[in-house]
Amino acid sequence: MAQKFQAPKGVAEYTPPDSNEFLAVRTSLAAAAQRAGYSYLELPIFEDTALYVRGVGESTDVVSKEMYTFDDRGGRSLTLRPEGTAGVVRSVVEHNLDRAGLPVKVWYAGPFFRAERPQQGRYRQFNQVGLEALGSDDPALDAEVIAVAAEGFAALGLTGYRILLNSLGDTTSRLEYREVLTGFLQKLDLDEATRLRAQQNPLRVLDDKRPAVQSQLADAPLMVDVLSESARDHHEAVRHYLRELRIEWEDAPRLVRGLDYYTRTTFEFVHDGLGAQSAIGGGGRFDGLMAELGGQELPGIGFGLGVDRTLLACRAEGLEIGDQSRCDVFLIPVGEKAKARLMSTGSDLRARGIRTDFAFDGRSLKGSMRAADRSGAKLVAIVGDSELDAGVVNLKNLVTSDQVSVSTGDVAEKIQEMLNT
RNA sequence: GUGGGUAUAGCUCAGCUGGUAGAGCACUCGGUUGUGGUCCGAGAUGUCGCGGGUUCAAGUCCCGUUACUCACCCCA
Repeated sequence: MAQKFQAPKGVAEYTPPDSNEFLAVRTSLAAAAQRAGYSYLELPIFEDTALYVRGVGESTDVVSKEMYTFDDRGGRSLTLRPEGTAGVVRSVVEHNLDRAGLPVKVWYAGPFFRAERPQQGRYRQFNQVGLEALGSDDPALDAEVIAVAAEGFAALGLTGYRILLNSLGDTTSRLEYREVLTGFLQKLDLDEATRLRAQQNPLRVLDDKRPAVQSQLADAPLMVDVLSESARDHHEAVRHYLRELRIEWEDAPRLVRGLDYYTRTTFEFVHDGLGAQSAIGGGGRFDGLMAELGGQELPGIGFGLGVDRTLLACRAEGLEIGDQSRCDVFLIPVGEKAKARLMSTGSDLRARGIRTDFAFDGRSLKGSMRAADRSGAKLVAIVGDSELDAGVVNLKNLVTSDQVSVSTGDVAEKIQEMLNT
């Protein structure tokens, strides 16, 4: 026996029938973006490594230890994309998309890669649907972005999630806060790794789940207390619009995000049915990123929604999503002549957009009927010698078990009619 | 990178203190010479993750290893 292969460690892989659910989730999340006037952006799956080092931030865990980086044959350092925003901004700047009307609103979907130890809801290749809006400071846009994510989840029937909202402040208030927080953290009893993190990226220490760390953070200074006036006004306005949209959220003054580019509004959608990796989506503003990547100084906001985790959340809520049938009509020939006839019927049906499958291999009628049943088809078309002689096709409704004979010329029309009722 | 758990049929799992493998589901065929989903009958499928050790004998005990999985760090 030749060697069998396994998929690489930690990749999210979906096979039938689960793949239907996956598609349904991705489609639903993407549809929400499209309904809000975002245009599709098809992006490369690898980029110049330096793009992420500059854009996401050298000190972030994502860049410092989770990237799939390799040299191509020309000696260029490339990295499988670990997130979507840097690539979107790179593309917008490169193609001058910001020279048209602002804001630029785009969405994307596809796989992302991080070299982490896999666990439930955390994969080395995972899938996101994301969107970004560049070139607007309007707090109503922040609220819209959050609303679009909520609509995507709602369309799936998902209800058991919470929206966490925070402001990380603008560039100046963030620097100020960083100093205050660093001063506070220095006085704590922390292990060496955390102490190092407190120096490099103090905000993220707030995120630590370990009780030994959390207990010491009870009195930590909060960003909201040192927001600049404009950042505070912006944050208030976002909350105002969310109320207008009747979107419920929780203020989460400790919410920080692992990517350096976030400023002002940040949010996360968390679901409690998932285990430890509870974020099904998140995002926020990134006011400095466009300029950092060589573009004009435009603010931006966006989100990334985890398709894999959203699917887990749907399952946790017992939602039935996706079409479990793989075809509408199943064609069963009895005999060689009938086979040729039915194949062309199948072609007609497919041309009408009707999903059609066929009983191959000359199996018994009983076996073919079982295959039809499993396919999820609503209708079966049966043709044998007697039907050929009579110039008819037998159509059986698998749901009601009713069977009718229709003349060969009217089959496609009739099937379309029956499926529409 | 650190810690815990698991590994037996396609899937979910059973296998007591060691005696060379089983159930349910699924699959194929038949009961119905041309009609599915229910029912009944029959059949196929395993180097018991891999390597070594102890033993007359290992799915079972010991060691190693790999994979999977859950959790931490972090994030979608």
